Amino acid sequence: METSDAVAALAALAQDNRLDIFRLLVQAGPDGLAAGRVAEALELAPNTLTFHFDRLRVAGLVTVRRDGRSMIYAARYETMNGLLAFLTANCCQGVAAACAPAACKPAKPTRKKEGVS
Amino acid sequence: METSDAVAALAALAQDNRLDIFRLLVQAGPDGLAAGRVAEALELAPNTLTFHFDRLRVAGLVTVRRDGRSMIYAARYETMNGLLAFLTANCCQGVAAACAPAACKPAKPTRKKEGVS
DNA sequence: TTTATATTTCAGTGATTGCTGAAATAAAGC
DNA sequence: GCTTTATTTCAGCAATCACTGAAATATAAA
Repeated sequence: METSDAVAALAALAQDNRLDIFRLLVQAGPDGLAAGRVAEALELAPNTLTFHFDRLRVAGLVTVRRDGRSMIYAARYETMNGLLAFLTANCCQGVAAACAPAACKPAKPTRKKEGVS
Repeated sequence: METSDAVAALAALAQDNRLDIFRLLVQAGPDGLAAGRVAEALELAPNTLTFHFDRLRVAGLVTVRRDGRSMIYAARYETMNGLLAFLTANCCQGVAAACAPAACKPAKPTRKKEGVS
């Protein structure tokens, strides 16, 4: 991942509502969530939400697809993994071996282990 | 790490120059680097640098100490670890086991393995 | 004390951010 | 076609951002 991409992803996540949105989409899994569902879950105005979705999308953190009259947004785990790898590499220069690479995968609905605090 | 702290750290790193500054401090190790050294390395005006250092410091990503007439800034690995842990947890909800926690340690000058890409 | 060095503080500026309300667009149902 | 639902686009606004240049502060050297 390029530095500019990392900065874009960081900027996209560096806002309360957007971080909440992304977190919600991660929880929702690969199927994603309709914009309206996110709006009511986080109590955000639909146009405000569009604004934030757009930032996340441009940063490569979410994808969109239309389903009827709903727009379904889903988290792009790949980009999040790239960001984590970038930060890990840039934070552990010289002792890379000490930093286990963090992997980001969609939530498996069948797995019901401990909630991640 | 609280969500608000994570947002603060993300915002602090979500800027080209600040990310470069932090990266330089990480490379410099626990002893840190004088503000002037950072200024000449990144070709930034000293007052601009103070502005950015302040943001990093408020976000808990760097520490400062005075040495003579120099201000020595050093990376706070602990906060970076907290951020990585937060992001990993928030990106891997439900499959936490799949995400090895990333650790961030100061560079050991004696260790000279492969450069982290 | 005077001078030089290192950094910060202050005032000002154009650009960007996050939000609101109104209007526009898109798809579905009648 | 009209109406409803779902989302986006647009205009505008206060707040914040990243930067510059000038002045102030703090330490060290002469």
